Amino acid sequence: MSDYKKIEAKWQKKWEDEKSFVADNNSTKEKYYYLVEFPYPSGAGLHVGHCRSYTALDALARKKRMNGYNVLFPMGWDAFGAPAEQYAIKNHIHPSVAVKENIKTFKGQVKSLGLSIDWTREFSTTDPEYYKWTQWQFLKFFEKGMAYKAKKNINWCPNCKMGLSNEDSSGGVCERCGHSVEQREKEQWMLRMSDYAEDLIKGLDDTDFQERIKTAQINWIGKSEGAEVNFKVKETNEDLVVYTTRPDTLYGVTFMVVAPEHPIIEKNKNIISNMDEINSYKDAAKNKTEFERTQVNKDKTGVKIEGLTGINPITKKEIPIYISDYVMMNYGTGAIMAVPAHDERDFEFANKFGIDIIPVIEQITGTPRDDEKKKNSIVAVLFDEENNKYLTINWGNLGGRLFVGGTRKDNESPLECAIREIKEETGYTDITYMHDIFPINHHYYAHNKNQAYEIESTGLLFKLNSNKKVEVELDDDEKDNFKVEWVDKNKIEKEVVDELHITTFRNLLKPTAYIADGKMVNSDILNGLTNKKDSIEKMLEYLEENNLGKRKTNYKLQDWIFSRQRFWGEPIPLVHCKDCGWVAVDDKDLPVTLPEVVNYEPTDDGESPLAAITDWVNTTCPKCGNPAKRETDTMPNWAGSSWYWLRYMDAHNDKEFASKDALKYWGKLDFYNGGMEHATRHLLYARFWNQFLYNNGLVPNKEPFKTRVSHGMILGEGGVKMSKSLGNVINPNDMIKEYGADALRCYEMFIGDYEKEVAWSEQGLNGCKRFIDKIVRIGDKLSNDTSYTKELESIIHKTIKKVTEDIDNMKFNTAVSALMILLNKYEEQDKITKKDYRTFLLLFNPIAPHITEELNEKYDLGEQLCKSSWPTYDDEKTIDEEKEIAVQVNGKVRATMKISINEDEEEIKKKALALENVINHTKDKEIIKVIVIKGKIVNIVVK
RNA sequence: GCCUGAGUGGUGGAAUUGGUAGACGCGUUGGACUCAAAAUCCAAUGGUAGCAAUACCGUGUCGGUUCAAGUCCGACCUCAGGCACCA
Repeated sequence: MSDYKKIEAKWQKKWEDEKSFVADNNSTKEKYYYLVEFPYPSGAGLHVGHCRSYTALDALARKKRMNGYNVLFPMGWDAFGAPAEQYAIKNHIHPSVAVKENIKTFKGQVKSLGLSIDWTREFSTTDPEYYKWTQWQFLKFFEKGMAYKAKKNINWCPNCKMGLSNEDSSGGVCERCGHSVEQREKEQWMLRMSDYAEDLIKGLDDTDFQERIKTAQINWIGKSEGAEVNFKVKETNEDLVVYTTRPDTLYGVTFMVVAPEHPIIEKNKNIISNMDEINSYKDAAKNKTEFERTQVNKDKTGVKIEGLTGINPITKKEIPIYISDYVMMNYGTGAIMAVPAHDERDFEFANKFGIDIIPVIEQITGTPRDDEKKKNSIVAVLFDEENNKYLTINWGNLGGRLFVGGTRKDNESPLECAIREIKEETGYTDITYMHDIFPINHHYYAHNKNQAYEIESTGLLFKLNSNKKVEVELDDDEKDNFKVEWVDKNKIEKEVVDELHITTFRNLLKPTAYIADGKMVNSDILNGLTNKKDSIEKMLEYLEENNLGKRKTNYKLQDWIFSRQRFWGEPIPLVHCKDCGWVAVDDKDLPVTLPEVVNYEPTDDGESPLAAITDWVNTTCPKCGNPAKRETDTMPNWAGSSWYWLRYMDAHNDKEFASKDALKYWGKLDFYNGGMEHATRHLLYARFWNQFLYNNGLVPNKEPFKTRVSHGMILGEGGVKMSKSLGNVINPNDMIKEYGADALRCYEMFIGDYEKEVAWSEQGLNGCKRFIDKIVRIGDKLSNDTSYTKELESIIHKTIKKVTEDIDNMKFNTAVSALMILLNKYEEQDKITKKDYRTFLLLFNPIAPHITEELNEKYDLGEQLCKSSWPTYDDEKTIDEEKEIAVQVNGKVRATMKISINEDEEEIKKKALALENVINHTKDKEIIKVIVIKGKIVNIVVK
């Protein structure tokens, strides 16, 4: 509707002219700082997904202003990095030109939404005035020894011709283009982010991030507490240190594994007798990508190192050493002690290579009691392959369905015992032993004997060969006690409830390592302990006392690879001098700007395009003045976004990245919205960067963000992802043209739970336009009254309360719904007052700012809404005098009735029992009790 | 495999934290207005049976706690996201 277009343009201009949303750095009001992650101004333009979070934060910001806060709600552009560069290469435009164009389009689109952004603080990360300070801050890292250059095996995308961080190459494919990633060795600038691992975990306590974001970060940092244990190599007497989180299982170590790259191999190549075999394994491992190597479901491979023998420091036992690629050189010490009984991977490896498995933890079932008698016993499962059934004994009331079980006689092995019991109880004799499982420590109480037992039970699996049977000799009364039955797996899972028997059955079918708590066995000093924590603690103390190892915490978080061999990034402001090494560019010479070049495409050899520009590369050493060369790598695109929220506080300061006063006044970012995909990357980098600045006295807060929220994605109609190839991409511009910005905003807020993904529906959008049309039409009903219409007073107060709370809690969908309900009530009236109408417009203003301002002005209802105060409500007026409540009989609703607020319980009871349909359901029955929950429900219990 | 979430009509989604399940919107059906269409307005709309009053069933599945369960507990299934040979 062109009317709406005109209205929108009018108000957008007015806000700009009147500087309505320019934040004041010198205000005495309380501050509040909202931010949406700044966008890449890509050529594709604005997406309806952008509109969702922009509108949401805009609504919050607008409401907060009406609540009397000094609100900062800025926006800028994250225009460095691969996306902008790829776009530029594709369209054969210089990145800086392309970026300028894209920003213009993008900004126009964003503006048409009518956001209350303070555009005076706008900047792009590609502005030299901005990246001057990115470079300046990088030099602080460099100064403090936090940046270093290292040869790194990096993830290389041959398609983008670019090195990628681990974060950018998860799953073994390039985040950007989907091409699979190769390994390449490169000298790279690194930031010591791993030094901050602990602080990054601890700092989360000072934030209000959603739990899912906190967990994602904690997982990513990957803290694990354990120990380094000094194993010895028998032949050379050197230490082979391993890292383990389970020192409690040390007695169960039956072999060791080192990573293929482990230096012990090269060091001892003269005494290792199978170096050829080992070298070819190493080569094979090297050629595998990180992704292939870290595939979980891959078969275990490895080679035994002939000529080196490990010695367990606790048991002094000699054990073999293997190399295998399931051990990583870059984590822990690159060597592990293997405990196949209690680690899945070691279990798999041991089974494949035929290595001993020694259990040191017994699974416990049942409940331990005092004064237990000890017994050894077996549980035998007999499998009939032909019919896919298992042999069970149905004891009926005496114990339900069980397998064959029994107590071992003196000197009887578990196998002998099992064969005997099967024969005695069921008669089957033609059976073959398959395998057994680790003993289980079971506790039970025999009521008939009035005695508690602790048994060590071995589970054994047999296969039935034929139905050959011997006669079972049973007493008459025994015969009636149980039935021998063949049943299938489903029935067993349902009917076998005895913990020992069902656990045995499951373990027999799927033998695995046992990793949970249990009773320590075969472990000398630990024997008898039943708690993992205690066992670990005891072993740690022992190791430390005897100098055999020490406590150690490890993190998965690696240092941040900070170089890119690309053109379109902030140049790393360092110079390499033959005599002085790496030297920082003087502050006065910042920014180091990008040269004007013709060819900005990346090179095949992986060098930055900058390296070819000799004029730019050749410079003088800032320290000694001799000829020197500039670093030609640039920063990753994460750099510019690692501190940008600080710049908004004082966006055009050319003396500092932001003044101390501004940093202090705006403080922490109160409310930060961004995609879930940035929960572990951008958000960690930004927190790390900020913590570093804080530790060096450059910012006043250690944690930069208070609250972090993520919006759900908007999918195409039908719930599929919007994509160009499917042709279901919705262009917000078209929607604004057709339905108006307010309708689009309203719909995106009404569409569903803000945090969940949701399917787009144009009909839904149309519904919101109808709602707005209705608001306009209802202006005809305006009377000159200046107080609330009496009939509407209660619902207006309720709606103010609801909308206030809902917007504060980001429950925009129910806020809009409450306004729809209120409008429906207005429609039922012949006339509504100016106050009725203005209150409605105020409440709807954060979501639909243009039309509400227009109507407010048209009917001369008062001051501009964005300059007015948020409406208040009277709690007393939100309480109903009369209420309809349900009357249940035995929990089923049989009638409803109206009660007034002060009616007492007896009266309500009486009224309820007199209701016709209640009588129908209570007559001929005894009324046991009547439950009255005031103002809610009556439930009559009858028999 | 582990860690988060989440499963409610034809559909997007509500449900005061244990108290009338399906608010509000969309769609659908019928009606009004109109020469007609659009727009607008009115009515109905979880399923089954019934003219109706009403009854039974119904929030992924199975079980439990409770006067009362979408909501709490236990087991499982499915989907989405994150992590993943990290010792």
